[in-house]
Amino acid sequence: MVKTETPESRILAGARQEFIEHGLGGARMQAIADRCGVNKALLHYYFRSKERLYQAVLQEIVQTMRNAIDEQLVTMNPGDDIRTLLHRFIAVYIRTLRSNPDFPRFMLREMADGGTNLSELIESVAPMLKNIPIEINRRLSAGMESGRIKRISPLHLMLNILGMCIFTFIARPIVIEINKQMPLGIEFDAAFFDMRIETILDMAMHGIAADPLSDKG
Amino acid sequence: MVKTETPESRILAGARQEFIEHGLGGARMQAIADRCGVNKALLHYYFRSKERLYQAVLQEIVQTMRNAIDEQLVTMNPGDDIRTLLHRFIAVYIRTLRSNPDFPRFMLREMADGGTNLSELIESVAPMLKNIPIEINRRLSAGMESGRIKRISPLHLMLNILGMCIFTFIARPIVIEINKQMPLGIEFDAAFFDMRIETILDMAMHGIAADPLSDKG
DNA sequence: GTCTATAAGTAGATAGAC
DNA sequence: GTCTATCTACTTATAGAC
Repeated sequence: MVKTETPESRILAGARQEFIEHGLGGARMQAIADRCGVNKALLHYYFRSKERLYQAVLQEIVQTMRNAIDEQLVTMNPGDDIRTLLHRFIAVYIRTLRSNPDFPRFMLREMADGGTNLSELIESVAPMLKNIPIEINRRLSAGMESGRIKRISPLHLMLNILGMCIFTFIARPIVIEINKQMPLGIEFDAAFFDMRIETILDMAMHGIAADPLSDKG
Repeated sequence: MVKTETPESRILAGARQEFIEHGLGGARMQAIADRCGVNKALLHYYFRSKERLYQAVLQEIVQTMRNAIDEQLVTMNPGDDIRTLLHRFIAVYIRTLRSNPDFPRFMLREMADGGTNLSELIESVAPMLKNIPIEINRRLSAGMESGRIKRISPLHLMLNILGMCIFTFIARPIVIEINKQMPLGIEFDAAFFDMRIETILDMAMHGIAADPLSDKG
């Protein structure tokens, strides 16, 4: 297919940007039309209404996210140990979100709006939220039996790991704002995200290891 | 003061709810009026415009947050060790956000909207974002010198700790949604938040301790 | 201070020419 | 398929009675 610049695709691209920046309620059909240099009436010709256009954008993002996850998950091996599993889990999260920066913003907005479409978004990342944690929990249980892993609530562990991963992207505008108020020289480049993966993995592994340390310090 | 139910306060309360649920753009003046059982025109009588009403709500929330933080910070002692400092930092975050659940939602929405008022919100939590991290960094540096604490980027450590704390509240609607799709029996009660503080502190402490462990496993 | 009625403006959506 | 012009509904804001 040589003709990738169909009116539909241009409209979808413009709509995605507008919806990201202003949300469903705040987005303006006129603004979307202006972004892609077409007439406002054409938006209604291709997509019946604003609501349907939003749904189309959402579907596209969900599909992209799902594909990215599936692509990463084939590298999972049932025989992997807990460290390898956690490393993959964290890397999938960081890399996928990094490649799809629209996704966190849509999630944020949907959550702030009360999450009418939240259910659909969650289903799109369900493989990450279910299959992998199940595998991780299996290793955790085995490790707890043998005493090499401390007793820890899987829910809290998941909240901790997901929090460290996702907050990386949520904090982006905050960190940029802080950088303005007191410069720290922070760059959101490849090295930063690789370091993020290593740091999170390291903290998670030490957090679950059975306790050979003194707690006083 | 016996009369706490002034029209202003009732309008502010109703407006806060409406703005939380629908954001500045999505909120409706009529809906705010209905919430507090007053006439729509009265909103403009007390607060000149929708924009000013929103600013008033934001100011109120920022002030509440600032007071809550200041109240907690007086318990900080310059002589405290790193563990005590981290514990206070985490506890302040969890407890303050728990007592002010409106704050995370406003933060979420402001971030999603690109953060026009983000600067103001960040300034309101500046004491937590500056003073305490400075103290923590001082202890970290000392610990690294003596070899009891591993070399770790303070930025990444802060992202990890803040992520674990804040994600607790961000994930709330997600966890509730997941609980519907596959019941896990999760309750956001006092015990849960206390456990959260302990888990996060434990993971942070083990994450920064110098490495006496084998990484294989 | 609080209400009713209405003005002024803007949004999404459509009709119809080309 | 793409445009211009317009309709209808809704929203903020105000004027003015009480």
